Amino acid sequence: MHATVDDVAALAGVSTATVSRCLNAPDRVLPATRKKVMEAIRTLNYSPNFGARALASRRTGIIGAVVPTLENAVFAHGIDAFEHALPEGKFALLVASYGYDPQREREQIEALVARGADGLLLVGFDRDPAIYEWLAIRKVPYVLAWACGDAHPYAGFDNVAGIVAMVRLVLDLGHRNISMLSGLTAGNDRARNRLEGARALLAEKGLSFRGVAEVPYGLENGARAFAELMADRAVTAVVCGNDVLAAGALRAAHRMGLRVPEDVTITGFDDIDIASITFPELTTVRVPHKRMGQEAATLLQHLIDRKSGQSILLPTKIVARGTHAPPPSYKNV
Amino acid sequence: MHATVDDVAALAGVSTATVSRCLNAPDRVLPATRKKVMEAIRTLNYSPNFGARALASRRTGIIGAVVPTLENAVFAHGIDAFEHALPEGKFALLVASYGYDPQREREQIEALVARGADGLLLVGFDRDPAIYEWLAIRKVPYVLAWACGDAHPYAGFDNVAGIVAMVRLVLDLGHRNISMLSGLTAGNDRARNRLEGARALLAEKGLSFRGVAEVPYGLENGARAFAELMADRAVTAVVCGNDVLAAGALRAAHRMGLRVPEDVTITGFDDIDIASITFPELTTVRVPHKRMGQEAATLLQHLIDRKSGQSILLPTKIVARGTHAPPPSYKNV
DNA sequence: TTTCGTGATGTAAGCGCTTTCATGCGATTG
DNA sequence: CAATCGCATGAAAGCGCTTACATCACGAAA
Repeated sequence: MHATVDDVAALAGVSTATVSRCLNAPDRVLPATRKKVMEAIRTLNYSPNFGARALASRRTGIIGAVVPTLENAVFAHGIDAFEHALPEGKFALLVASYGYDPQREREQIEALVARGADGLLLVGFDRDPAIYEWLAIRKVPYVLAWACGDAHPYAGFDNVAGIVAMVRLVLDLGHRNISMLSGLTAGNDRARNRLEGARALLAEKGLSFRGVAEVPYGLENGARAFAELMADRAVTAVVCGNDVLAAGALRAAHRMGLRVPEDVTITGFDDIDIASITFPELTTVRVPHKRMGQEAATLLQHLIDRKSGQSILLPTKIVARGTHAPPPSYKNV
Repeated sequence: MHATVDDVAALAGVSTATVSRCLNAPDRVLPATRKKVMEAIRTLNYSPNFGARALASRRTGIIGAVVPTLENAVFAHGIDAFEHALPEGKFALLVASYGYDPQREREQIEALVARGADGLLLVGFDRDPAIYEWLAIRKVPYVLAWACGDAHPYAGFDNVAGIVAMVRLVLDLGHRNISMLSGLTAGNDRARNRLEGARALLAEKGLSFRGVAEVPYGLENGARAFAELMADRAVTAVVCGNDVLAAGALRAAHRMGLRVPEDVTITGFDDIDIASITFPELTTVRVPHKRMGQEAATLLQHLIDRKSGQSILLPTKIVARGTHAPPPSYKNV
């Protein structure tokens, strides 16, 4: 049905090997020959068969990315940057999501590898060791993102450091009755590190959270949990595990007639778009999603090509906008 | 390096054909035989080679999606829904984005097809006819989304109807000095239909826009353009081509000291998350992104399997929230 | 002049799977 | 009881490409 190498070879008057070389290593072919071949390719409207190429070369040029969900802008942006950083034409991106379900993540990883992924981009470190072993056996290189650690190659940032900086800011403002609105921590090291990092810093100061809520990702969940957390009238600051939760909290605060930041301080994490749309704009922790996607792409390519590469730790940064202030004086004990 | 069909066949004491059947059409094999084979597969930790399978079966089980950008939540959500609706294990999703650059879109389409995509999900109708021809020659099925039309199979909605409903609402409120803040319309039928649809309705009423701004996607762009549009003091309503632009406009309004909706009405389009985070919450046009992703997946599978399928038109709906009101009385002429 | 070396090109052997067609066997039918 | 059919299975031919190895021509070195 379609032109094959043989057709091209015949038309160009060369062997199939030469045609193949023209496509994969043009400099190993005399310019004159190459020109003939390229012409034949064009007139036949030839394009190589993917399966055959993959079979023969043991490479697909496909990279898999397995993220919790694309609904979270954090991952959507990271993936977007990752894709842009992949050398055009050389690689394509297979995307799969698992809705924060570890079992499904495993299936997705296996599915992508079964589909011939040359390498994988994964989120965070937390997963069944069996998966890492399996990946090792199959010799599939991978890069972890949105976290850091030394057990595996990664391009990410330190969630603990990020939240610690934020909690320190809140403490420095004078808050002592702080609650945390965290994402679900089960099987999610990012959320867990943020929660535990904050908790550890408080402990260090001889303090602890007034309350802790752990809820699934989502605006409404954040709003609901915030309302519950604020049932404790002593609370003057709510540190949130991500911006969406914080935006939800902010909305709830408005509806409850609480002024932000006069009555209550609310902080986020990630600095996605919505952080600068809320009113007031959200004080949050900036994560270099874009840069991270790029670095992850670079690292993964190194791993695929040269089988080695340096992990990279990116810095996070406090973005102080409008949702933080000292605790209201009327709450001074 | 890895177990192959031959190994499995040998261990199970059957032929390779039987092994293949066990994997691809289990009911064409006696249960007893099947059990033996499955056991062999498990003990050998066998998994079929992707390239070989693709080569022999002329199918990859890979579906390609080519979207303008994943940074736009609209597409991220749609893709997410699309992916979820793909039968697990049977298909995987190859994602590519082109940053609204038609040339790059073409390349991405070709790249995905070259990578063996069995089908494609594309956004909108606007593209070089040569691309459609090329797709037809290659017999690659595709579904267009986020728009509708009868030239091609689609799962989408009517951008004109959506904007018309919104403009009608604004007119009904009494506004006569309306401006439009549109996304770039070049090579983007969604943006163009929204702009032209609105323009046509106004024309029908013997009116026209006070001003029209056409800017790239982005919060800041929306804010800047809004400020320019509002330099015309007569304007009482700004209809935006999408929610991000509207959110930017809203922010600009705050900064300019304009009250929304008392001083100016601002409307969006898409109803993405940010629409309900702004203050006040955005009046916008709801688009069934999730449902659309699902329907697109279903349709594309039909196209791939049975080579036929029905396009589907989904309804849009006005979501009246807090950014619309009658024009301020002090502007009555 | 002869001998190598070098680099371009050709030859042909797979890569691992799917699928068509043939085979054989037990059950059904007249 | 012979003829026929249905079904599970096997044999083997590719699918279209890459690549190790062989070959050949030509110029440099001896």
